[in-house]
Amino acid sequence: MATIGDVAQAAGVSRSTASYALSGKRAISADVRRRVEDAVRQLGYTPNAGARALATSQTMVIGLLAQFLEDEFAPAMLQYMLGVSNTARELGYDILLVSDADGTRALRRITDSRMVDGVVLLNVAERDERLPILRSAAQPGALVGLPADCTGVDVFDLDFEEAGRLMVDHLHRLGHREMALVSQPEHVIERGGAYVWRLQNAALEAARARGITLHTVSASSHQPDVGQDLSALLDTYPDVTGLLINNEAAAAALPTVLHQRGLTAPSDLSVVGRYSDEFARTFSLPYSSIESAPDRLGRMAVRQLVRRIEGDVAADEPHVVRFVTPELVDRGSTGVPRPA
Amino acid sequence: MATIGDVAQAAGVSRSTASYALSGKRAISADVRRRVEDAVRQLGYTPNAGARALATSQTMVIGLLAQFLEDEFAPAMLQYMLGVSNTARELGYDILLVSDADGTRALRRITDSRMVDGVVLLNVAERDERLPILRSAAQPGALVGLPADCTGVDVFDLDFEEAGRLMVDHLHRLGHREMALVSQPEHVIERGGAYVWRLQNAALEAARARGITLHTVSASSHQPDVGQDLSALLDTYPDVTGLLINNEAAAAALPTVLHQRGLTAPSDLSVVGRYSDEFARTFSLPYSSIESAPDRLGRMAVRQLVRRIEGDVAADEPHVVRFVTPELVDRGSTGVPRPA
DNA sequence: CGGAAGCTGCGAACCGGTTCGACGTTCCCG
DNA sequence: CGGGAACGTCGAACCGGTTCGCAGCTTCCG
Repeated sequence: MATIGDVAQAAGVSRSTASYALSGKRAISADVRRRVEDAVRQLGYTPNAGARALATSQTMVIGLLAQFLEDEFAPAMLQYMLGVSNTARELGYDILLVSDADGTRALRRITDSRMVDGVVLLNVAERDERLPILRSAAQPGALVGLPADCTGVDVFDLDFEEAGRLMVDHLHRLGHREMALVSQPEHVIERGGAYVWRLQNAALEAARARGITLHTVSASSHQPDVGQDLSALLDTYPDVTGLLINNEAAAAALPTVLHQRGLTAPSDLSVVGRYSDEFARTFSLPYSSIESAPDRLGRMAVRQLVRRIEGDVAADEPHVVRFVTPELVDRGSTGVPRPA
Repeated sequence: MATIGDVAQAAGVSRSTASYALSGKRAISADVRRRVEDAVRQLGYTPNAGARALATSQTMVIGLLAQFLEDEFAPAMLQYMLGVSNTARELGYDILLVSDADGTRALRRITDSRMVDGVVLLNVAERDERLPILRSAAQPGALVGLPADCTGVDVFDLDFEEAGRLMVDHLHRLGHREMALVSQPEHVIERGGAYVWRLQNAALEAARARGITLHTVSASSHQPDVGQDLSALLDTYPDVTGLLINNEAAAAALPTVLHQRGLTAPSDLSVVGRYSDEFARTFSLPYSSIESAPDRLGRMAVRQLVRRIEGDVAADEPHVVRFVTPELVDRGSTGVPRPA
């Protein structure tokens, strides 16, 4: 493999001159520059990433911490990963994918060893164990998901409160007076999935303000349990005319459940979910939904992270906490409630 | 950040001694070793990955090339990625995730710059453009998927021929005499998804040998087209009693289609798919299927790749082409055919 | 015509590890 | 008691880049 020394030799200049000719950080005569570039082409020279990282303390790699937890719905996570990965490449960065179950140790490893210039954390919990480590790291970090303490990191998330209100308002406006919200499993909430109760509390609040009934249940994130949970819900609350789904697995399982019971949306039941359009297409979900915008969130996180890495933002510039405003994508699964 | 020089100083030894004490590559007195280890702990020393890579020409990183193509079913790909990622970590390697649309340039970039010690290619096509580049790279490569030319790389794939035969045999044994095989979109086949016709040809051959009828159709990999394709299939071949599905999107869409037509498996129609158990659970697919074993394939690929990286296998040891024997997971969606 | 300024290019140092050869001790054995 | 081997440690070189300071050569101006 050719080194910059080989290039310099072929071009008849010193190593430093070759380096400057390629980086453009100093004035170089047109003649020399051409000779260096020719040598590069001829030798097929590519800089050694390790050597460059050592010299510049920049790896041009971003760490992506994605936890695939037992009760997590994996395909939903993939959307975020791709948003992050694609944006990173556009900005010249590669992605070090960390899917370790033990995110804390992995995070420490990649930051301490300086394998990465910055880190994106997905699936951030209310009190995420990875956060203290990230704060003590030398590299900046961006989160997708809202933790209790946002100091020292840039945070991006969907506005789940607004999402909850939007769901309730939408059905209320159509005339629904009794609905049910399907949340994630208890376990996800206990682990710190704050977005679950952020949406739920706002939805309950909106329901109360409008004087309508909102039942809340949490459903499993696995088959076949989630199907049974949904069935049980419909048995328990037979008067419910509107279903709000904040659980990807439940959304994916719902078509079958409705089918089995001979129900159709929206004539028998109005349904609103919370997932991305991409997700809806992949799972052929015919329900209107709050767009969760994973690609956009991933993109925002990387953009801001790279700004910090490259020092485009003053070190003391306050960290941002930015919420994406939810939008309802109408897929025709909501309508006026069935007559009582 | 502490360097090995700091550690050496704190322990009162030279840099080289500190290095040997930590690597164990030379005998070191117990006293010195203890002092070095104490210093490491006290200073929180972690070796700099770039420096180590430069010195050892080993990065302990494996490149993972995953193409998310337009007409590819993303969740299926995720399974392979996780199999690769988890196995790599177990063996001490990190994963550089490359999801560039232009896999060839990306592959050249990460190999030439020596960011990775080896590469795993997913979703390998019949004549994969990335292969020539991989062969000319200094690092070894492992593939998941069977290309036309396997020289210079280790190859792992499901035995799709056997899978095709297994599907046909299974239904034949139950008494089915007319079936249909749903394949990937034409486009995927043209692009070189050889596994599609590997399965199809073997299935046709088996059908011919047993004197039964097998219709073949290719279906879209997107909603809502795939649903229509499936419907059209059932209209065109009303006497079909068995359905073989070699298309993840079609499998995911089938429950809804059957429901809409008021059909139930296996009483109206026997169905056999080809996807992983994990996939079946995620999408709540109730159909028996040929296990595609993505985690196992990813694991095998990484294992072999690491063996080559670490020189456990002689450089001239022939490359392997290994097929996983397909197994049918019974989910009760097949039975005797309905009366004509 | 002399000196300052502006271009270009070079040499050396540095980033933070690993590894080879050499050196001084200690120990064992003849 | 002397010599060689084994052991433990050190210094220096090296991996392949980047960057700083400096020097030679022009050019320009007074």
